[in-house]
Amino acid sequence: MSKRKITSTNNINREKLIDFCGMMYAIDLLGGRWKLIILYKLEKRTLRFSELKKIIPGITDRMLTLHLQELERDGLVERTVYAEVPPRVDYRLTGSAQSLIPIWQQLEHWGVAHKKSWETG
Amino acid sequence: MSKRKITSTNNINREKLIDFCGMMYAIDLLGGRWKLIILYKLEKRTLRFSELKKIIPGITDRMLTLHLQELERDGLVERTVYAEVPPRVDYRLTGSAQSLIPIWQQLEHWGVAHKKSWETG
DNA sequence: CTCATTACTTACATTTTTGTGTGCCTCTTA
DNA sequence: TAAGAGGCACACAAAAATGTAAGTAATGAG
Repeated sequence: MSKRKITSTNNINREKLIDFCGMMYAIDLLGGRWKLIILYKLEKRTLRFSELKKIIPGITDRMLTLHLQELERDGLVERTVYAEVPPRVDYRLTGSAQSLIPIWQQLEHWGVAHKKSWETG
Repeated sequence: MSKRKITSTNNINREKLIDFCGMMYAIDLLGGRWKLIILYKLEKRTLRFSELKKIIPGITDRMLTLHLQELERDGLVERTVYAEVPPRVDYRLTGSAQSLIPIWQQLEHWGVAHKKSWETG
């Protein structure tokens, strides 16, 4: 995450696909290991960093930080910093991310159904 | 692709998320660099390997092979081999993949809209 | 004065994905 | 006799994502 060599074939391919294809753009924003879970946890309410950490089992500080930064950069979450000590920062979905909610719900539904039918043959 | 160390933390996290979360399962199936474009190209009709290669700019033999293999393994495409020389193989969407079509169309729609609104501020 | 708290950052290591180049097989056509 | 077509496989290289461990700042509690 976060270190991309802009001249690599890999990155050039990525950009071309993102460019001509809204799907790929969307998947690119949502495809990180923890991104959808973060968004999903924020679906109901604003949460602070430490709350997200608690309710997402297995995530580390670094991964949470990186993914939140990208989500913010990409316009999916909003970050609010309070001038307190110790620091307090909270995160909420943007309007754009909220309009994604029905889509990821369908994805969830499809995923569960596909997995079940696939596992049972 | 295709070589995973099953004892790595990375893979353990992946499996946990996939397991309890249909969204993550879905994203895991669709997240490869070329997967959604392949599926998208197959939306209208069956295509053979060489046709896919022609209409997906920039993809290499190896990437096309790998992604098609995974899509087949995951129940999203069906492969048919004809006993001819030179060989002929074609690919089509499974029923399960077809039920995904409306979802990726929404994703496409959201992606285009989000990109536009994000780029123009 | 020491320690805990919170939201990070930094350097580094490991794992995973993607890309490059070559080779193979069986027949057909030139 | 040679070249080509189609759909791969293989070994290797590079890039990207993820994980680990440690450290930082400001302040208030004890």
